Amino acid sequence: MTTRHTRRDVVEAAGRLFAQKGYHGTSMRDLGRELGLLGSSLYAHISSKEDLLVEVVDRGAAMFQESAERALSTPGSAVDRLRALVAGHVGVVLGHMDEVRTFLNEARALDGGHRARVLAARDRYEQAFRQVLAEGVEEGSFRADLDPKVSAIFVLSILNALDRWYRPGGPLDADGLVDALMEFVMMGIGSGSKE
Amino acid sequence: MTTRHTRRDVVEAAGRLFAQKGYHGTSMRDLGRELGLLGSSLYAHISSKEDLLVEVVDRGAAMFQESAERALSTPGSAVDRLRALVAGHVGVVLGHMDEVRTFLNEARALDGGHRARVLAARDRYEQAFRQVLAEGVEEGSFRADLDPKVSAIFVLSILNALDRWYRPGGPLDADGLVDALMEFVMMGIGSGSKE
DNA sequence: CCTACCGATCGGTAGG
DNA sequence: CCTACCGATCGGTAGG
Repeated sequence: MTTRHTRRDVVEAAGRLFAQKGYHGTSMRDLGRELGLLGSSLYAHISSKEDLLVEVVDRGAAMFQESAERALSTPGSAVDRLRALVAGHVGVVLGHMDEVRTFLNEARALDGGHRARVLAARDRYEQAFRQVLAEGVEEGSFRADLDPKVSAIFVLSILNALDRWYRPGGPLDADGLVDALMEFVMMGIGSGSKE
Repeated sequence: MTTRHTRRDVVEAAGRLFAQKGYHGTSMRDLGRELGLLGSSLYAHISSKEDLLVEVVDRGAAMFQESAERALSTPGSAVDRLRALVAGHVGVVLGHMDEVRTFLNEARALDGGHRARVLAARDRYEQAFRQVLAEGVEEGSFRADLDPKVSAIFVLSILNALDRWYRPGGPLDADGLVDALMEFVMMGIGSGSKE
């Protein structure tokens, strides 16, 4: 029984294709084919291709935002909150890879106003990391000479690259990934023999 | 005196636009406008749009390849070679940002054969990092329980994100950036007070 | 490097 | 959701 599609189906399929081939690399006819209908039929559900991108990207932004809020309200030390941020990020990436990839890579296809909103959302998210890093410095858990701004960027660089290599079902499960990330971020790779 | 353009000019301008708007987001007419001529006139210098992408991407691949080879032949400890890899990477990114961004982000627009070559080039480059990390473990400079494979990915994640945020002329110069990268990678952010 | 095109494909609409 | 389109733009060519 070939059910009819909902607007949600269309947005989801759009996320899949935008993540895979990019916004400009995806035609409305491609998207129709993905759902088993004609490109022109999509306009019964949505009003423009760019609206579709805005919606996918907004979903990605919202997920990271919620994850950060939850992590920031975690009680305990700054290390605990950093772990919560990292675990939350991993959860978002693994659970919604298409929206995440579109959010991270396709914002440049948006017009000025929408693009500015995405950049603002990314800034707020980065701010959460900066805050926790600064707390950890005061607390004594992180190195006193840390630059929270640069360190936040480095941590986020690792997190934002996850979609490029991590595949569920591989040797590393989600918990192992969080552990590996925290270990790397907290201790680095050095043996400490020269300090 | 409006000089005539060379094939190199066209490839360079293509790199600029592909990096900025993506391969599918750049039309041959866009590229012509960038150089002050018509889209159709470009075909006096090149034979197809995809050839242009292949050439830009190959340049990026070659630069990373050369940088890795130079770094691997650096005498001294594995830490010295890691620093050479990082400094070389920073040099490539700062010196050839357009090719780098196109190499990193636009490979998916290539057809199967060309895309496979790019992935192979990235693998070889990652291999250089893995090798140095493994050497450092044996040498005792890096933690004995290190997974060189995962650690190489983490280090490269930070390096490959540089083009997303680093701007020359900012508070951090190239040498300072290399120092910050090495410090983060070697020691992490933890104070070590709990180990 | 321009003029003058070509067929194909694009996002999108009217009407059912 | 399909039929039947629309004008605009796409990558690319012939000929100069």
